[in-house]
Amino acid sequence: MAIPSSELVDGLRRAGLRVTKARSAVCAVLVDAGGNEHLTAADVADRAGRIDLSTVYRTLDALEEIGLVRHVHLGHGPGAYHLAPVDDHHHLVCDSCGATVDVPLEDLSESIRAVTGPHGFVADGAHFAIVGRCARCADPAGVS
Amino acid sequence: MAIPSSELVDGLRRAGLRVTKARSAVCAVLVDAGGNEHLTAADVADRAGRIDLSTVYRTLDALEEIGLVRHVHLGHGPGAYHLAPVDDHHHLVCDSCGATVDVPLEDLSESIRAVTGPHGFVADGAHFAIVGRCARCADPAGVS
DNA sequence: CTCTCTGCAAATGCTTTGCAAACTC
DNA sequence: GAGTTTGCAAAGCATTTGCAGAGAG
Repeated sequence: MAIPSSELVDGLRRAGLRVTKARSAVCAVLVDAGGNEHLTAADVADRAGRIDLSTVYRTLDALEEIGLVRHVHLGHGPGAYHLAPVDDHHHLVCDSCGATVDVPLEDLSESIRAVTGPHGFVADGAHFAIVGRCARCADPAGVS
Repeated sequence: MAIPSSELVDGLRRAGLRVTKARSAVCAVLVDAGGNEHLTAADVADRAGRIDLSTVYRTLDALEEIGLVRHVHLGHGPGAYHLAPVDDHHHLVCDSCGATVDVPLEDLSESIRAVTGPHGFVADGAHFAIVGRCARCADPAGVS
């Protein structure tokens, strides 16, 4: 476990927020999922035990404001939350089946900078999704 | 006007769907907005006259299924609809103020292919947003 | 003890659905 | 005339908010 749950909890304390049972549980779930798994608020609530959804939203909000958590809207469904990752990555989202694949920044970020720069636009590396079709959905013949 | 409203209407007919007053109105609004303006369902309903929102949704759905219309979820708010553009472009969405900028594909699509290809993922050029901060929000000092 | 946080319940905003009447082909 | 569409109303999700009581510092 690279990131101890206490790192998030410490973040809360440092921000002058109170460390409660509900918040600890949410932090634990997030750390457990790591920076790669995308959880909806409902997922977090499920895994955290009997914590009210609204509390989960409020906690995720708080953590995001501190900068320890991010959330993305991948496609149509509910938003997905995960730890603010050290290794930024992009999300490939399948429009058909909803599968998501993470890819590292690599030279894509360079191209993005090239495209966005002229507009004075600063891209947020991680909060960004490429929509399309995953291998399975793009080539149904390969499976069936 | 490069794209006559009849092109959409014809598409409906060709798909075996009926051409009604409501659908014609929605088509007219879309064509009028062009491929670059992003309209919410509510926007379309507003401009179309007294057409029920649910009907607008159903019509947009139908047009999207035919492939004449696309919709994106830019950030958090409602989804945005527009004609399926001939000149694909990416959307830059400002996380702060919600402003959107369109940029042409250019070499970005090449890089995207390079990143997604190894995963068997086929990216949909237009249905895809880069989130970040626009010039104004990224550099408040420049304005104040 | 004070002030923040929680849980509950109800409200909100976007989108979808059921159904009888209206309209297209 | 047959069958699709419409408008209305109500339901459905995801998310937010108000408030009184519980808990943290």
